[in-house]
Amino acid sequence: MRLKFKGFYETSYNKWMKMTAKVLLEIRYRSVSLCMRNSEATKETILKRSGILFNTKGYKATSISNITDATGLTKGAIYRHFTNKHELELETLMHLSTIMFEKLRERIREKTTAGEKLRAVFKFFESYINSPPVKGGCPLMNAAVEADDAHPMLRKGAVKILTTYRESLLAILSNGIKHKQIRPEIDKEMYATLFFASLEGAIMMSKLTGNENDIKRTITFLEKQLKEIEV
Amino acid sequence: MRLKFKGFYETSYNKWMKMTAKVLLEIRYRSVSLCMRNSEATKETILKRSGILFNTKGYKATSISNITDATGLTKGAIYRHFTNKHELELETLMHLSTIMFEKLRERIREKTTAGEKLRAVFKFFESYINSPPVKGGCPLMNAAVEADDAHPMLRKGAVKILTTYRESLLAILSNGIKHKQIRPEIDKEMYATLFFASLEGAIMMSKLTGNENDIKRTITFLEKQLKEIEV
DNA sequence: CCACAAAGATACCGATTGGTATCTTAAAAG
DNA sequence: CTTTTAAGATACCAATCGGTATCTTTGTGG
Repeated sequence: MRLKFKGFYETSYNKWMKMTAKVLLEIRYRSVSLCMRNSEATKETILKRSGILFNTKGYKATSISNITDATGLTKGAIYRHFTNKHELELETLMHLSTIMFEKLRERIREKTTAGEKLRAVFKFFESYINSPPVKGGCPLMNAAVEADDAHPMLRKGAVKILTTYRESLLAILSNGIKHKQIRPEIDKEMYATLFFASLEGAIMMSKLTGNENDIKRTITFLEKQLKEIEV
Repeated sequence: MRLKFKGFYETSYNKWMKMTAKVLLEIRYRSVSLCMRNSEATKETILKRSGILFNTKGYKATSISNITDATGLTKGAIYRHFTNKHELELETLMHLSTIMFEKLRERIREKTTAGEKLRAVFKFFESYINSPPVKGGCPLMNAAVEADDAHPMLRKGAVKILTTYRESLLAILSNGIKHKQIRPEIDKEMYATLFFASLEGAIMMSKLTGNENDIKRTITFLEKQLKEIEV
């Protein structure tokens, strides 16, 4: 299991890096020996194409043949990089989330206050509908819904992603309180949950119906709510 | 396509009934001729068992063989009642949602004010985690996430369910305004969306992590929010 | 009691699934 | 150049998929 993605805000980012330090080290050692037919690059393309397929069609609904068609590679090539389909699914989920977190990180880095950062998070979720960062909706929600007891690895990965989201939001709120931008008496956990839950639910609704109404209404509400907890 | 389920609140219930009146009539005519080995009953058991399987394992992940195992019936029996798997999937989704709406209806019928009815809806979603009305989480969310462009029928069914949820919530709010229980100046559509989106997102989170924190926090917030729009 | 028709069981179909053993190719090292 | 070894292609596997044609069973009306 490869865990190299990071949260989208400083505190959780550091925690994440620390948590996966030894895994990253292991990866570095392995990639020192440059491969013959750039192995790392083909693995990247497999993950990229699989990401689109898994996130749009679903994990179970996407076959290895679908991936060979999409990549132009053969089964032999794919099974050299991943021991089985479950591992490919998990690594793809982590890859998708890495992309998501990086794009989110880009958006909030330039913002200076906690309020602005949170508003940027809201806008990021709004972009899911018209110009999605990754095709097929939220990778976390897709994995969470599909991962049952028969897919313990995928489920574990989804939990890790959710934790990272939550901790990143909490970090923004805590930092906002520290810098007198957010009221200190608020229930941070509640707001982190509210923000994430309503955004996830809203993109599910907007994606299903095919219009932006639900996500826009939700963001309108959240922005109003945010104003009330800003000092 | 069989559409016999109803919303959980009066106005939308009536609208629903009117909308599907002719379909219901057709069903009644068909069921007049009593079958030999109670056909309607076996269809009911197929839908019941399929409901559990589709909603826990997923639609694609559940095979006809899984259903024959669960029901004790054979493929011949199943394909006599449903022309293909897609139809079985759609009818099962509608069946699941009918159960959901009926249970919701039971809970809110006894309540007298709009506020109490909405609080009952919140509590209903809370019960998803510890004593779920149907196994496997919210049927709508499961179908919405799995239904892509390759499953247009399932998607259409999911849209219909979402519409029914939304209209039921709107009906409660409208009725609350009419009876001076809810402030008339509120944006009803926004609150209907907010309630449903945050509850759906929260049960996804709570189901994934396996604890009630997220759904409880969300309901705490929604109840506080509800108090602010009650007169 | 018998004939009829619907409900359900059985046996099969081609296609596809995830997975693997084996072979070929290509690039780096000496 | 040759050797070596990892990357990728090929060919195959048993199992399972959704679906169907055909047969048997069962309850009902005449």
